[in-house]
Amino acid sequence: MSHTNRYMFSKSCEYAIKAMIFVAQKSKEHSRVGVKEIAKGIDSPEHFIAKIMQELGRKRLVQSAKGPNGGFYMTDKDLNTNIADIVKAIDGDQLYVDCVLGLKTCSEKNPCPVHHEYKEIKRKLLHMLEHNTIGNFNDKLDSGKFFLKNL
Amino acid sequence: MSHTNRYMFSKSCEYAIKAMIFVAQKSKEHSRVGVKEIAKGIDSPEHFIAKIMQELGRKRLVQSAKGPNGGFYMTDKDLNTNIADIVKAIDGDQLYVDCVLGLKTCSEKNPCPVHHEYKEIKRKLLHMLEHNTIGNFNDKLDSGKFFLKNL
DNA sequence: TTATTAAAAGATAAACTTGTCTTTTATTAT
DNA sequence: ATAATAAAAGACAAGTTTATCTTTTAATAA
Repeated sequence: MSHTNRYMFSKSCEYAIKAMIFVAQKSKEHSRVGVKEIAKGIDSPEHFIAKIMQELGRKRLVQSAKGPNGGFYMTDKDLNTNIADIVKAIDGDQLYVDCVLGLKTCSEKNPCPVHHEYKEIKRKLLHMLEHNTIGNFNDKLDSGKFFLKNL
Repeated sequence: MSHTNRYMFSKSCEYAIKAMIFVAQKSKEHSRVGVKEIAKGIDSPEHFIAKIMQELGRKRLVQSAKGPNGGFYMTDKDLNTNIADIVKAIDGDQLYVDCVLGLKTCSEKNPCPVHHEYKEIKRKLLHMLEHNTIGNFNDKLDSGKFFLKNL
């Protein structure tokens, strides 16, 4: 046993968030980004991030174009996407909606022992995720004070 | 695609927390609980919770005795175990220690774009998990205002 | 129209988590 | 001592997530 490797988001979701930020950065200069470039840029397996980008495309969080000079890009509207949207698209929203103990019956009327306290955490987590948009990150990263890659 | 099934804790961890609470309840009456009873009580697969109880036993979060009248039980000291301890034993502490984007290099000096805000969430989450001990739950459940089982 | 480019889609495999079943070990009661 | 009980340990199988590779579709440029 002894797994010890549980993070807040799935690997797919981590990649998705990083990729969205990466594409946003490139979109500023009106250039499209291919999966190879994304994979290099965020340090992810190439074919795996390709699948994730497909999913994000289907869910309309990112735009794509085939053929020469094709690739992924974002419109100004896409920059309003927040992290909660991305998480919802990839991991679902159980994290900040459902019972932390996985109880289907847990509710205000029928609370599990941590229900009320976890409700507060969920609220703050959701607020944090919603309040950070992909557009915000552009500014943050541009400032040079924030980083994205595993060096 | 479309998995959408990511919770805060792993299934193993959810079971572990519920089982710990369940054993604590029974330990009050100085009775030991077998895996069958635990499995029924918390609505989990029998052989799977057996494995988890073994791990919790190895990590000394719960006591066990073999043979007739054997089973799992808790000492008064064990009742001071908090949820963070259980999560740490089963899922590890990445959730409230590491970078939410999985960046190994993320730190105060080299922060990812959500580092500072997530730090706050982590702090609150950890506080919540540490401040809820198994002993507390006894009282909560006894009050009849809180529930544990999927009905 | 044809060749080239790049995403979309599909198929497959490795790794990990979850779940089941069997055997072994230790303890208690007779 | 022996039988019965229950956890510990081990082996295995199903399900899910992560990762890789190949084929198809769509778009552009020549």
